[in-house]
Amino acid sequence: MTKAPVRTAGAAPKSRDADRSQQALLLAARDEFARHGLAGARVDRIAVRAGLNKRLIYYYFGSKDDLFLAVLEATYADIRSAEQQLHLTDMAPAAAIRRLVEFTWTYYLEHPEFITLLNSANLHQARHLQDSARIQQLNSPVLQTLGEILERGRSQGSLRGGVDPVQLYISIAGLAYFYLSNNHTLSAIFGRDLMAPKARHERLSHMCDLILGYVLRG
Amino acid sequence: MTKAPVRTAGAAPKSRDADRSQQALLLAARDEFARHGLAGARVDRIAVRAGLNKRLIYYYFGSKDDLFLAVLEATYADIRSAEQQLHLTDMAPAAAIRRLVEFTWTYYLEHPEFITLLNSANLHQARHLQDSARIQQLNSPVLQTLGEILERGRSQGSLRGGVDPVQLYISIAGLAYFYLSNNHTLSAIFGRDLMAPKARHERLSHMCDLILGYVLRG
DNA sequence: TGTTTAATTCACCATCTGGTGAAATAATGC
DNA sequence: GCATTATTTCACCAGATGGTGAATTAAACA
Repeated sequence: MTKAPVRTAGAAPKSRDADRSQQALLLAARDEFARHGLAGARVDRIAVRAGLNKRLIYYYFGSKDDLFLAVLEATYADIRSAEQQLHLTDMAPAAAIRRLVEFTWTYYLEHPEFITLLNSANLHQARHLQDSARIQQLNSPVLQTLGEILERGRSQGSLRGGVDPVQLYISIAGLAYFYLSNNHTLSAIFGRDLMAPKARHERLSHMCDLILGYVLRG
Repeated sequence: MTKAPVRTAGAAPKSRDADRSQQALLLAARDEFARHGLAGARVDRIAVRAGLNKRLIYYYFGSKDDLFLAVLEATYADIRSAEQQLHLTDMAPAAAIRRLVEFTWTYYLEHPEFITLLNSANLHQARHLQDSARIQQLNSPVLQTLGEILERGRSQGSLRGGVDPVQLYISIAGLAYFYLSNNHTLSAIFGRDLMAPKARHERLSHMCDLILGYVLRG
């Protein structure tokens, strides 16, 4: 009717922005990989969901595998960034550890894609990560913090000594991760909805009891 | 030279046995699914590895998905069977729980396929299990045993009260499972080989400390 | 405004993939 | 030994899949 564009009816001029496109692809890819795993993910679906041409995936990332690595790196960067806002150093040792347990639980709960992406990476023996220089740098800073907390607690007598920060970190992560990652099979086998609000609260409570009961000096 | 068979040189008469064929397919499928996940698994590879014709998969199991379910069922049956040989009821409460931790760790360690298969099942939200009547029956008998142990320990004063057997079971499993399932990413990030013999012993030791420190009456 | 460059679209493909109909062959029962 | 049935082989396919060369268009630059 009016001064319509020359191209096909309704099609906007479509501005160009490399960063925006890459980000859109990364986001769509994260979702697709999280939902279907690496092998189950479809490159075409990622492009469609990002609203972009499939060719751009290869233009920006190189291959499906490289895209997966980019997603992994971004995912790790996200959780590291969240961890750093915890300021555990400012807190009393026991409180800091409780806080870490709560954070871990909440983060996994709010980021289910984190879990499935890690599972995919591990299914492929993390071969994507070994090449990545970016990941090596992300060597969880929270780990050093945890070490300091344990040492501080030990020296002031509130926490037991001889606790390996790596083991403790893995335990805290594992207690939350396994429950959420295997929620479906566990719920099916126990005939009990583990994601019901009440069940979730009980889980967090149990995790705190377990971890604190261990680190606190008898 | 001598009385060779009529068919192509070197080919044996090839006896027929439905059970043997099914078992061979199941075994090859377990390996393939464990290695590559559900989507990454290749039906053709399964047939080749079983030394059988691909058509038999569809003849005996119906579809790739149905084969996956059959593998899952067999896998669960295996671990349940192993659990039942533990005889935890005969032991003192604390010893029984330690034994359960050790068993869980050792079983996952010796059956890495169990972990990746469960991960695949959960990626697909365990939709395979929901239909399966066979799985529902396998509702871990060890869970009831664990409940009895906890109650016995509580009444005789050696264990603390108020422990939910389901939470505890999930925690024990999670502590072992996560370490082994995510071994690759964890090792890469911590720059530390978590599968080295020493590291494995330390893990089991840590798990026992954690769980027993919790259940034992302070 | 014209030109160069970066971002995007388009058409296309070789290969793979789960799945199948029908024929062939071994075992089983008579 | 013959017929029936269960097991296995064979040839084949439609649709999907990751990936690519070349043309096109918008932005940046001169």
